[in-house]
Amino acid sequence: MEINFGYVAISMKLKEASPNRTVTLKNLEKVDRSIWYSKVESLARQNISNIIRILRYNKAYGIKLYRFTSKIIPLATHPEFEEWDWKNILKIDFEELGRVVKETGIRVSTHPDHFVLLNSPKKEVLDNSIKDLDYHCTMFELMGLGTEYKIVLHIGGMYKNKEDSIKRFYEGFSQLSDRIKSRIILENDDKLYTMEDVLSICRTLNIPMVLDIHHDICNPSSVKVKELIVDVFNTWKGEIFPPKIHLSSPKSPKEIRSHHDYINPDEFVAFLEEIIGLTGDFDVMIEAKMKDMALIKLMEDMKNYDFIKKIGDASIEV
DNA sequence: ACCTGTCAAGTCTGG
DNA sequence: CCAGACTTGACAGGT
Repeated sequence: MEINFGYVAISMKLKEASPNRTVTLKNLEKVDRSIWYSKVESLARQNISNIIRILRYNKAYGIKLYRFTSKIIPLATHPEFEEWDWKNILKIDFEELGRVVKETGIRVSTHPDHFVLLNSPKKEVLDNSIKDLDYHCTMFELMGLGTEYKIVLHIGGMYKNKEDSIKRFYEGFSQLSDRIKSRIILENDDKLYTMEDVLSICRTLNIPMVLDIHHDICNPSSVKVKELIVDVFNTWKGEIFPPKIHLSSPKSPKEIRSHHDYINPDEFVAFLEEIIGLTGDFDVMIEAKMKDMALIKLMEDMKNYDFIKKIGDASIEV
């Protein structure tokens, strides 16, 4: 069984390579309006070219997964920038980025921020969420990447009634265009919607589920991971890429929900021991403050466990 | 060179 | 009902 690893957004090894450079409206308001567009355009270009550097670096280090930041284009979905035609202005840049994605063979994804909520009772929040999803989807399309490149979402808020909120999630989802629907995959969260909840929704909608094993510890399902992992991975049937899980460790016993700088190898190995023999290949997205450094350290730490057959730069065989 | 406050967003809690 | 916490990284401005 082969497992490939990746990390989120920022490389701690590469210097001057932020994929996240931004500007706020408050600061733009201090300068003349005539330079607003050139300012955000310049930052977006820097972000895209830094992402290209990151992808090439990932390839060189054998890192096969990478999550884009949601802030590639500053203020892309801000009402003040509705007139700004970033799709055409940055077309060439995204085409180049897409070529590098294909050339490096890295499985890229996005994870919209926590204000993207398909089950909000507020129409405005839903409308803004759809705009944000359109932005993410459009970037993939400009890169020329097929629907196997996914957008990971949570179910959303609870709003005092889980049943109603899940119903509203279905309603929100049904309002999405097919091009967006075909990229959405869902993840269990650390407070509200458990592995079981999300699995049930994914089965109903016939879309893949990302299992976050740390979230399942914070917000446990009534059934153990071992009992459901096969069903979770079955939601990926027919997909081009293998199932994906998220891996992180708690910052401390008191701050269990916060991410640690690194990954606790004991916890991950315990998970592997539980599911060994039940699944085929899968991918692991590491969510740790030290990003790629955490990944590299985990690979190093894994060398102390005998049952792992082979350890690569960012992959293992069990 | 470092530190603090601000920004952007929506939900939820506590008073 | 409203203020603050939560989350995350970048950045502005002050020391």
